[in-house]
Amino acid sequence: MPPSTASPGPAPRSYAQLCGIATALDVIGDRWALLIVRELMFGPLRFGDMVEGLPGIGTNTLTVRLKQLESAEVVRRRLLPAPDRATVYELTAYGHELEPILMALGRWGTRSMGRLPVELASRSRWLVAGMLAFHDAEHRVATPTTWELRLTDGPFTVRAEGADVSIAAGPPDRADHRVTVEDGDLHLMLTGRLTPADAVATGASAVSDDDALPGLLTLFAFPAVPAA
Amino acid sequence: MPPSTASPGPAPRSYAQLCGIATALDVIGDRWALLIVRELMFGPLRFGDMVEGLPGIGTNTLTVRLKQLESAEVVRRRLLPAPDRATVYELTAYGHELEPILMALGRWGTRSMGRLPVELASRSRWLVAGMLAFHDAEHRVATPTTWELRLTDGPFTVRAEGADVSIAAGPPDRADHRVTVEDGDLHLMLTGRLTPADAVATGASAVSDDDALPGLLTLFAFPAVPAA
DNA sequence: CGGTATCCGCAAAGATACTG
DNA sequence: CAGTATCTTTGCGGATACCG
Repeated sequence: MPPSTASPGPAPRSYAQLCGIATALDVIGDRWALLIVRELMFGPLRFGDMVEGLPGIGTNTLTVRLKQLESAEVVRRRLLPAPDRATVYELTAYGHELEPILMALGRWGTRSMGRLPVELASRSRWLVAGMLAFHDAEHRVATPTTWELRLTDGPFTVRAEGADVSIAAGPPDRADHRVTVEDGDLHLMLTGRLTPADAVATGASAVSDDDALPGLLTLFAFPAVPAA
Repeated sequence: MPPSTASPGPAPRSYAQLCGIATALDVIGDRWALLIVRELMFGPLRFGDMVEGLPGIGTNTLTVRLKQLESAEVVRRRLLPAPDRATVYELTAYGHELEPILMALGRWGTRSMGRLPVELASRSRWLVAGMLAFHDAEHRVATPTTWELRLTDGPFTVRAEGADVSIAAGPPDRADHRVTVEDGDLHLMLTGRLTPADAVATGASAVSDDDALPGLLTLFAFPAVPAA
């Protein structure tokens, strides 16, 4: 038995390599860590919301991960101001810098989705992350446009300006268009397996105007889904 | 993306989420998996070389990971042809698509390297990965140029053409310049803490000609290292 | 040498009950 | 609601033994 290093507790497991990739994995390589970042991508969340968005995580594990990410300055814990007085978690600037990496990982992983087990959890936030990942950089809107997108788990704000698209959780202050649709039907439309016209005709989607849904869909270029 | 192997035994742990990011993490989220991809980035390796490049991994863990990555079509196992008859592991096309993600992760993680423990392992391949990650996209070479870069663990081939830089393990067939230097001294030069002139003057680096080292260094733009 | 298999010990993660 | 405490289970690292 080696001379017991009388330090406070065991050192957290590290690859201990002089390498940026290994260091990154020391920070966000543990199970659930990157999914926590994904959850926070569209805005601050409370502990309970995160449990909701990370099916299968134990509350103890979430507590530990949040502490680690906080001490690595990826996540910040903040107390909401006046009436709510709730505590929320949000990404720091450093944490936000993971977003393009997450989007690229999501595009890469999409091609392995055929292997997934049959029973899959689904959340509106994940679909929205996919939309950002497959946003069509070639497509430009003539004038800045805002959509209120009401999905299964709640409203999102989609804003297009030039070739840029941003999405945030919650409704916009003012929207040019509004679209209401279940996650699954939106996914069908994004992947070309359901036309906007059919979605509206069958009542799968409710829209504020006829341009709302086609205009929204043209912002994104999802890969074709191979026939099952 | 092969036909899902409906094998017996307990299903491997999966996030089971309808989300590209979670799916990606199902594939490359386990401990050591992305570092295996990093190791293979510069060419095929044998089992023993990988153990060498992944200090701390257990051989059993490496065996399991390689099998998982192989069945996910990230890594391919191949038998070397004629005289060697050794088996090597290499990235598939799908695996190679992780490289830009790895590079971005490496840049991101570099800023957390201050937190690392004192005793750090170091390998030439990791330094070379950092060079690729911080390759200066603004810099263009007038004519295609090849360097033989002899580092601590062996020779690498650096090739610049236009604004592109590629690096592979092993010596080039024909080199315009040759640089011999220990990893640590090259890192000092890349981060602006040692001048090429000093390195050559002190014998820390041996070069084929006076343009070799300056020309090589201008290809890369490492972030400044804050004074310790 | 290039793996694979097995056993052991520890640390991380899952499940769940409980508390401020 | 926001965690903490406790218990169980799984995964990983280390050593070693074995096989082509």
